[in-house]
Amino acid sequence: MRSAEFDREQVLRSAIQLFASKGFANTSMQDLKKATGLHPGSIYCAFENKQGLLLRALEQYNKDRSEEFQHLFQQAESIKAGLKAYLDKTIQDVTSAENHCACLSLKAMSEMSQVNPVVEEVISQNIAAWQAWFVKVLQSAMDNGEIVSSRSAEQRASYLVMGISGIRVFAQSNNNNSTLNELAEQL
Amino acid sequence: MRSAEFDREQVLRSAIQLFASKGFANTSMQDLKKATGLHPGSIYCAFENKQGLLLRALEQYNKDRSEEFQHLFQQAESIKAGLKAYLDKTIQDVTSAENHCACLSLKAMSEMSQVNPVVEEVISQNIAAWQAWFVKVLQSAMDNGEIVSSRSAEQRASYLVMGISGIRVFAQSNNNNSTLNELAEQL
DNA sequence: AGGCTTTTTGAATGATCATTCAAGTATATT
DNA sequence: AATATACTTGAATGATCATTCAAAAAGCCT
Repeated sequence: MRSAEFDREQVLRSAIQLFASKGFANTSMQDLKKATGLHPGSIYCAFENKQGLLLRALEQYNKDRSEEFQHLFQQAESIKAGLKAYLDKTIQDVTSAENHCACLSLKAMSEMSQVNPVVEEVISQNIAAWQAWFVKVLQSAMDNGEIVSSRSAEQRASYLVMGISGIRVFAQSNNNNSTLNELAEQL
Repeated sequence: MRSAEFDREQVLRSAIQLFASKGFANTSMQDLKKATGLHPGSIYCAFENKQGLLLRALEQYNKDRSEEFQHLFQQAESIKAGLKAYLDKTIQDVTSAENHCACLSLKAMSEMSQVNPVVEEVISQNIAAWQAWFVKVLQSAMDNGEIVSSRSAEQRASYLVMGISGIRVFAQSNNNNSTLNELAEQL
């Protein structure tokens, strides 16, 4: 048996970058070949087809974001500080001139909603997982009294997910650093 | 001179529906032919090309939304009541089972950002206009004392646009009526 | 070392796409 | 009524797309 020559994570991260910036439909196999270095046949051998590659990319993306999330909150001095760091990172993500980095989950959801139920379902689960990370940290902050609120951790987490999604969308049309910071502050 | 046989607004509204639900790239000229009743040649005669049709559709969409906005606030008893009615309408929009109506501006922005600067610029202007409508009503509410706030009308309008965008995105993955209503409430 | 299995290669395939075009047709103006 | 002008028709065009495939190459196991 022969083993694959390429680094799977590296290929997936190239695909993530491409899909997140150009979208799924606007990314051709030629683009993917150029970005990953894999010939079309290899991509089909490893991921079945273009949609399969997207599904694996979404999986990898969620895994990367999860690790980033845990790391951010582990090294923060408090939950509140962690939340602030998370929002700062998001804004940095969105305003960085070279990158203009979009969230793959949100971008793909916008494209696949009402078009591709299979992918849509996977993304819904990813976003639900994202929200669950917030629930976890919020709940622990409410348990130890750092945060006092009449709303449940679930409610506050929904609001955060909504707000961060809103900021990412908002930044696409109005990429003004101070406005974005005020929005994050207000969240 | 011969005059056009079709109703321009009706054609544009069909295009709006199609572009908003399937996206631009995933909408083929055949889809457009089926939905509008116009043969490809007629579409090219009237709108130059597919992108031209999108630009006109975006124009029409903004006009329609503007009229809807003005009408909603005219018949509301107060600015606050108008805002509440607007949020209710948005949630109804997003949760209605048959329709699942997306906002063309937001959907197209997500698709065109970093891909098509011409269209991107037009959408940015549309969203800025949308925000300006909010500034106007918020400013008048702050002038007559109905709303008291330490933040400017511009800041509050940004926050509304961000929040409504966020709700629309959020609804794509979690279409739960009570959750969405809580989010709107909290805004 | 040899054979089994999988990956890699890259050209070929067929479908679908936006767009064009020439011929036909209807309306407005004179 | 005649003419000019612009719209409609729908097949044709060429490009691009995702996908397939057969041959070649390479790692793994006995």
